[in-house]
Order: sequence, then C-alpha cells, then structure tokens
Amino acid sequence: MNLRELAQHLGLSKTTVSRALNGFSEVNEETRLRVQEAARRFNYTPNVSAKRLATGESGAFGVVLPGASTEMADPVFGEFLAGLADGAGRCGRDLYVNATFDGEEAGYRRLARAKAVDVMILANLKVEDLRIRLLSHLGLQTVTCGRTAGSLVYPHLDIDHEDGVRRAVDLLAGLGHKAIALVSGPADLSASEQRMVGWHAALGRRGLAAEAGLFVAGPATEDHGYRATRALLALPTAPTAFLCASMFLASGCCRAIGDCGLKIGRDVSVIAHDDGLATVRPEAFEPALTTTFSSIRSAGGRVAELAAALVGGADPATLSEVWPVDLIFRDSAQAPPRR
Amino acid sequence: MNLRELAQHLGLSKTTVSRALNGFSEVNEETRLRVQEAARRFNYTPNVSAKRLATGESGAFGVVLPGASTEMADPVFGEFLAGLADGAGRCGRDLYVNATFDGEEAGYRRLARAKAVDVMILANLKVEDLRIRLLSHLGLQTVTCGRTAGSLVYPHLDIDHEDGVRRAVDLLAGLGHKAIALVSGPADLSASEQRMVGWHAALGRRGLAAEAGLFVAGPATEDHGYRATRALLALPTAPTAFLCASMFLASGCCRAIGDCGLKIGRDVSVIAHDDGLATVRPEAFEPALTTTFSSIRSAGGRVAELAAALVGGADPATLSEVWPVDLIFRDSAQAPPRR
DNA sequence: CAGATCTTTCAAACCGGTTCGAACTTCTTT
DNA sequence: AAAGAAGTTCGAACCGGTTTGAAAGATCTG
Repeated sequence: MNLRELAQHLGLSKTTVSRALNGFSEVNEETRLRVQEAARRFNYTPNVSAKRLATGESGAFGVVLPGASTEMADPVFGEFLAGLADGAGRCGRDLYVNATFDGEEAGYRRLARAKAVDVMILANLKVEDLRIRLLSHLGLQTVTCGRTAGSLVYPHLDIDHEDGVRRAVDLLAGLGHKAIALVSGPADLSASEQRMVGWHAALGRRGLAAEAGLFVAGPATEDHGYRATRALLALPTAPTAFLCASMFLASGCCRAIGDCGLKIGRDVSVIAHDDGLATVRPEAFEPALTTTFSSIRSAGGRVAELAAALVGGADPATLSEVWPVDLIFRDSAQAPPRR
Repeated sequence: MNLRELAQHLGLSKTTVSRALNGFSEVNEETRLRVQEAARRFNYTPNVSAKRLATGESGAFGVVLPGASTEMADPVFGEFLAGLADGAGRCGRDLYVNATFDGEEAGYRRLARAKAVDVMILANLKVEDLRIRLLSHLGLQTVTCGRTAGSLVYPHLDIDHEDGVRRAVDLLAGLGHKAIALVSGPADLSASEQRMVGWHAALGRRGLAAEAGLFVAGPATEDHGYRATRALLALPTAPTAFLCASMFLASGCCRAIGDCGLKIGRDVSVIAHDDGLATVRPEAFEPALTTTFSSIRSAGGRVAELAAALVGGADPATLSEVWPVDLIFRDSAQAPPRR
C-alpha cells in the first residue's frame, strides 16, 4: 500500500493525504481523521527511500567503525552504540553503521557524498582529533561524545572526567593516602588527558606530588590493568591507592593486587570509573568497588537526541552538555595501613 | 554533482551515463572510459536514496536491538556486530541498526513496511524463535547467526557448539575426569541447548553420568560464572572439571575456584569457549585457559556475505554453513588429582 | 450583493536515480 | 541495393514520496 493507492481509495489527492499524515494545518480535521484511520487500517507506512529522496533528509545518523581496529571489541563502545540506537529510535531515526575496509576517512567521504546520513556521530575523541575538521570540511554535521581542547565549536556531550578524578583523589587523600596512582586508558584519547589533568590538579591542591611514574596509560583492558598494577606495586614508592579509568582496568588491577598477596581495602585502595556495563558490576568485586559512575548508555541516548535537535535546526552552539559524574562509595576505598 | 549535471557536462543522456557507470554491456567502451574518468574527476557518487527508490533495494541489512534488554551490553554481540558491519562494508552495503523502544516485534514490522532493509539479520537465536516465523510472514528475507531445531529452512551460519563441547569432554575424560560440569549461558538460547546436548551425548558415550546437578544455565556474566561455580564446588560430588560457555563465565569460574583455595590445573580443570574478544584473552589467565575457539567477528562478516548473496538471488537453500570449532590446548586442563 | 478573505483541495513539478522501448548508425547478409 | 542484425544512444516513464501555486468553495466585509 503506497500513498497513491491510499489516496485513490479515499477519493483524495496524494497531496492532501500526505499533508493529513504529516500534521499540516490546512487540512480539514474531519478529513485528517478519515485519512489517519485509513492509514492505520491499511497498515500504511511511507517508503523511507522515497521520503528521503523527496525531503533531502536521510533520517539516519551515521557511525563509522574503524575497520581494522578493535574499537568494537570494546564493550564500552558497544554500550554507547546501544544507547545511540535507542535514542535514535525514540527520535524516529535510524543508525547507519559503516565499517570501513579502506580507512576511516574514506568511510566518511563516502557517507557524505552519498548523502546517506544527516549527522555523523563521533566517539572516543582523540586529543587532536582530525575527524572533526574533516567532517566540517565535508559539510557533514557532527555530534560528538567527548570533546577536545581545540578551538572548534561543535555539539557534544561529555562527562566531567576531570572532576570525577578530582573527587576520587580528594576522597583518597582525605582518607590519608599520599601515593595515588592513575591507571588510565590510551594516552591519545581526550578523556585520558582530561583525567590526567584532573589527577595532577587535585594532587597539587592537596600538596601531594603527581609523580610521573604513578601515571600509566595503555589499552583499557584487563590485561593491561594487571600489568600496569604489577609494575606500580614493584616500585620503591609503591602507591597505596589506584585510580582505574575503566572497569576492565580495575579487574586487572584487582587481580594483580591479589597476586601480590595484598588485600583491597586493607592494604591498598581502588577506585574505578564505571560506565554502567551490566557485565562488570562494581558490586561483584570483592570487596565491592568504589566508583565514579556515569552511564555510557544514557550518554549515547542523549547524543542521539542532540543530533535530532541539530537536524531540526537548533542552534549548534546550544547543543553541548557536560555531565557530572557520581562518586559512589563502596568498600574498596579505605584508609591506608599505618606504617 | 548529480547524474543529470554529469550527463549534461559530457553531452550524453542520463541513461547512457547511468549504464556506463553500472557496467552495462551496451555502452561503447570509449564512452564508458570517458564517463568513468569524468565521474572520478567530479567526485560523483550516486545519491543512495534515489538509487534505492529506483531499484527497490535498500542496500542495507537490518539489525534490531531489543530495547530494554542488555543484549548490547554483551560484548560478544558487539563483536558480532562489528564483524557484520565490516562484512557489509566489503559487500558495499550498510548496516541499519534499529533499537526499539516499543518492542522488538514492532521494530521488525516497521522496517518491513518501510522497506528500509533488504535482509534482516538475527542473532542469539532462541530454542523456539518466534522471530523467524514473524519475518517470513512479513516477507522479509532473513539470515541468522545460529539455528533452531524447527523445520523452517533459512540461510544461517552457526558454529558446531555440540561438537565443540564433545571434544572438550573427550579431552577431559581422556585425562581421567569423571565429574565434568557445564556452566552454560541462558537456557532459552539455542546455542545453550546444543551445548547441553553435546555434553549429554559425549558423557554418555564415555559411560559417564550427566548428572542434572552438574549443568547450570544463566546469564553469560562473570558474576553468574562465579556463583554457579561456588555452588557446584559446594556439592557433595563436586566436579573436577568445568566447561564454561563463555570467557566471562570462565572469569567468574576461575575466581570462584581461587576463592575456594583450589588451583586450576592442579585441583580442577577448566575449558572455556572463546569467541575471540580482544578484551578477554585466554592467555591472560593464570594458568592460560584451554579453549574451544571460533571468532564471532569472522562469523559476523560471513553472515553479511551470505546476506549479500541472498539479495543477489542465490538459492537460500545453499546459503547455510556450520563452522567447526577449534580446540586449543593450554594449561588449564590437566589430569585430576589422585585421590 | 459584489468583492475580499479564508479554508480546503488538487494537479503538476520535483527529488535523482534506473529502465523500457524506440531510433539512429553501422555492419552483414542475400 | 534492400533487408536484417548488431551496436549505441536517447527520450520518457517510473519509483513513492513532498511541495509549490492555482483553484474551487465557504465565509466575511462594506
């Protein structure tokens, strides 16, 4: 059942039917009801391709997965994607996922030229993220999850990594810890940099030294968390507290601590950042982990809403948000052992 | 730059240009080269919406994420999706991800009516999966990752769960284990059922009892793996070997074993199924885990290829594959302790 | 009651491709 | 030389919506 058939059936023109269904004001209310009723009865749904061609809007948001990389293996990204798809659905849009075999840039160019998406979504922003400039150059509207220090203005949603770390450091310092390590994610990620800045600043305010050796960057995996923690514990000035940028790093961190014969809470303290994944819950740790929390899924949903607003013509300058991070106290953060 | 402009520029008709670019035979070779050259020079890419409207094909494969559920939190599904997007890209298609706020079925209906996708992709098949029937009823072509026991024929790719478990049991039984537990994923999943069947059969062939108490189903999480293993170890007839259906279950299983003061390899053996996620590698376990292995990412890629073949008109009956599973021996499987 | 205004509807053009059927060349065949 | 076949190219229709501009009918104004 298409528009012409529906119109024919009703004895109306395509124009009127289209307008009735799209909520235009110049349609008689009685006619509108009759049309809506018929559309429901015949199970009519506009053909998306036709609608897109006519309106010039694609009705979809684009995400490019870097082909060779393991970004998708990252469950945090997966969860973000789920939130995104969810939010897009609520806004009546869909998600166009394009995995590129020929390089990420080629993917963006293709999507732009083919007018396949209305807005590109970018996540895992780098400190210097070339993609933003590329997309603005290609004339593709963009919304990002995360932000960079650069001067470009673009709609984004980010969480306050810096403040999250600050509060975690404050808590640990307040408990008496002097040597607080930061086990972070990839160094080229903007979020990692923000965390490092927050760590430096918070330690500085407390009059504690942010020793370079107490900061470790690397992939956000269990494996790297384990190795980084082993290395840190082997230092002459081994830290008494660990800040982990992700739950996976925290898993490895906790395993390393256990393997060194230490007990979390009693000998060392751990605070992790929790993105709210259902598979690695802080309560499942022994002892339960103190965390800074912000749901990456909700963030994805909100990013979709921002993208929809952008398409709707909202002023890009008003479409940026930085969410606060919750600090949730559990048993893994305690006063350091007396020496 | 659109087709009409390009044609005008070349002094040709839209028809000829379209045909030249799409490889039709009735175009003069010289003309074709001229057209291709111009298309490259002007950076021409056909508008996807227009192409879709004209051809009736959407050029995209659909995936519906069940909205409320935590399926996406599942990194295995994320990895599958990455493979899918990757394979789709290689076939020149895209992935349409639709997260439904109003129920999974509504999502399928919408996609079908709007002709938004050429093929639906289904994963995580249930033992009795109503979606297959629904989609065939909606007239949507479908390719699944996994298979059900039902009589319906549909293109699918699956791995040989049954044989994987059989081989793992054979290895353990050969080492001398008598009580081999199966820590499985959700009971309503077809894969879980296949594993259970394989477990039963393999034990039976070895003359060992498949005691009901030694089979535990539940969510494929670290948490559940831990609890299931604790419960199993508390049995009067505690198993000496554990088969885990996922690496997450295995993580929890190993933690539980350690917490009970046992040592993997010496006191109990563990074999897990590894989907090849970069974040939880069997080598990172202590000791390294013996696994049955099959890359879920590759599977996703292949599913996309099958879907492309289906659109291309291949006979659906020829588009099914069951992949064998590798058994990779590492240190977590050893002979049981003498009593 | 004529003329202006508002409401409601419609035919036709448009979005940017694909494809059918016809037409025009050029080359064989008889 | 006429007829037939093959090779190229083109105009026009089509896919299924949206949107413009005009028109018909109803209501209001002076």
